[in-house]
Amino acid sequence: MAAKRSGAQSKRSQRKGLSLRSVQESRSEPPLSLERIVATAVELLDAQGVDGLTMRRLADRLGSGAMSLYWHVANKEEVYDLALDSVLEYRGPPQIAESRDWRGEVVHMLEDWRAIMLRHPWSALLLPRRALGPNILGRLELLSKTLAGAGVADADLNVAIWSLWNYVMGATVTRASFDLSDDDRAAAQQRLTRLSEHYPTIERSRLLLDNDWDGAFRKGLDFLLDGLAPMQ
Amino acid sequence: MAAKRSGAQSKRSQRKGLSLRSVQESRSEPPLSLERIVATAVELLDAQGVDGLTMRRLADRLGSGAMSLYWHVANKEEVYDLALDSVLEYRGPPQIAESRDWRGEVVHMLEDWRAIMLRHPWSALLLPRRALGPNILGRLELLSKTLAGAGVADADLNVAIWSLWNYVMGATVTRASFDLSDDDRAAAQQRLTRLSEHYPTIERSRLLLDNDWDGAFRKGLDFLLDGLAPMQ
DNA sequence: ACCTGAACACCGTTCAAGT
DNA sequence: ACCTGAACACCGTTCAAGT
Repeated sequence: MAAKRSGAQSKRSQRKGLSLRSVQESRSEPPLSLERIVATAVELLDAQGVDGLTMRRLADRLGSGAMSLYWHVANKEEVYDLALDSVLEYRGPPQIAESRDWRGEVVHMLEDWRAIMLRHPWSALLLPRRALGPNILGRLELLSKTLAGAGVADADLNVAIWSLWNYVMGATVTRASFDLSDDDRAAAQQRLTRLSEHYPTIERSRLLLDNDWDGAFRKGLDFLLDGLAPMQ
Repeated sequence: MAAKRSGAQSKRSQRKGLSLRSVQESRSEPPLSLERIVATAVELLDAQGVDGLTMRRLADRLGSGAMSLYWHVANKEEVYDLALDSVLEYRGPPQIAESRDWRGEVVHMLEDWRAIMLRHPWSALLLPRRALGPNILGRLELLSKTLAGAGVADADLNVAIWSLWNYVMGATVTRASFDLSDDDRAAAQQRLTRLSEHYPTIERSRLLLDNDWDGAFRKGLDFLLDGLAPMQ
C-alpha cells in the first residue's frame, strides 16, 4: 500500500517536476477520509490563500489522484464549506462558565471569532459565500443563549444577534482585506496624500494607516453593547 | 466597421453556437473603451454573478476579441476593482445639504450604501478582496466630514468611522449571502429544526427566517449611533 | 466501497503579429 | 494606438473503468 502510493507519487513527480511535498508525505499515507481532506484543505488555504486551493493541488498534497476526492465530496464548493466551518469551532471561555458577566462573555466570544478569522484570512473572504455549518450555528446559538440569559427580550433578540454578528463580520472582512495587501494599503494612503484636496478629512486622520485595529474593534463593540444594554 | 465586427462575430457564433447577444449588439458597436468595458462588466456581474464574469464572455458581450481587453486593462482583477467602485458612486442626500441633522445624513449615507450593494449582490462578495477605489474613498470622506462636523473629536473619529463601516459591511455581506441561496437558507432552517436539541435558542427565535432585515439593520444602526453619540 | 486516468469544456494570460 | 488568433499552462468535473 505504501509502495503503491509512493509509486503513484513519483510518477506524478516525474510528470510535473519534483514535488517537495511528496517527500514529506510519503512516510505514512493514511487512507483518504473527509477529515484528512478538510484538514489538508485548511493547510493549503493557510499557505496559498483562497485561489491557491485547487482540487488537483489538494489531491497532490494528500498523495492521491485528483478524482479520488470526488468520492468523499460533491464538489469544490463543499470543500470550501467544510474548511470554513472546521476552523470555527468554539472552545468556550477559559474559566468554567459560572460567571454572570454576560457582557464579558459576549466580548470573549466575539473577540475569539475575530481572532480566528484573522489567523486564517481566507475565512473572512469565504464567509459571505458559504452555507452555515454546524460550528457557525453553534456560535450563533451560544451568542443567543447568552443574550437571552442576560435578559434581552425575545422580540429584540434577533436584532441584537445580527447587530453584533454584522459588526464582527464587517470588522473581520475589512481588516483581512487590508492585511492581504500591505502594498495596496501603502499605495492607497499615498494616493490619498496626493489627492488630499479630494479627501482632506480622512487624509488628516490618516484613516488608512491607523494601526490600532484591536483597540478600535473593542471600542466600537463597547458602543454597540452600550446601545444594546438598555434592552435587557 | 460594422461589417467587420459582425463578420468577426458570426465567425465566433459559428464556432460556439449562436450567441443571442451578438444580434442585440451588432446594431452599433462603439469602439472599446474603459467606460464600456466597466459598464458591460457590471451588466455581466448583475446577470451572472461573480463567477459568471469571464474575460472571454466579457469580450464577447462587447463584440471584441478576448485579448483586446488587455490593452485597456491590466488583468481581470482590475476589472473587478473598477466594476465594484463604479457601482458605488454617491449622489448625496435628496435635498440640498443645508441640514444640521448629522444623524439623518449618516443614516441616509449608510442605507444608500447598503441598498446599492443589495441591488448588486456580487459587490458585497467582492468588497473584501478589492482595493479602495475613488468612490469608496469618497464615501469614507463624506462620512468622516459629517461626523467631524457633528463634533466627534479627532481622536475618536477613526473608531467611529470604522464602527459604522464595519456594521454596514457586515450587514450587507450577511444579507447578500442569505439572498444568494434561498434554498440553502430554507435547508438550513430545516436542518436547524431537525437539530433543535442542539440549537434551541436560535431555533425558537427563528433567526434564519427573520425577514425584517431592513428593520433590523436600522435598529442596530440606531444602537450604534446611540453609543457613538456621547462622543460628540 | 473506494480509487484511477483520460478526456471535455472551459479558464487567464503571453506573445508575436497585424492595422 | 489599438486590436487579433494561436498557444500555453492551467482549471473543475464526467465518465467508464479498475480493485
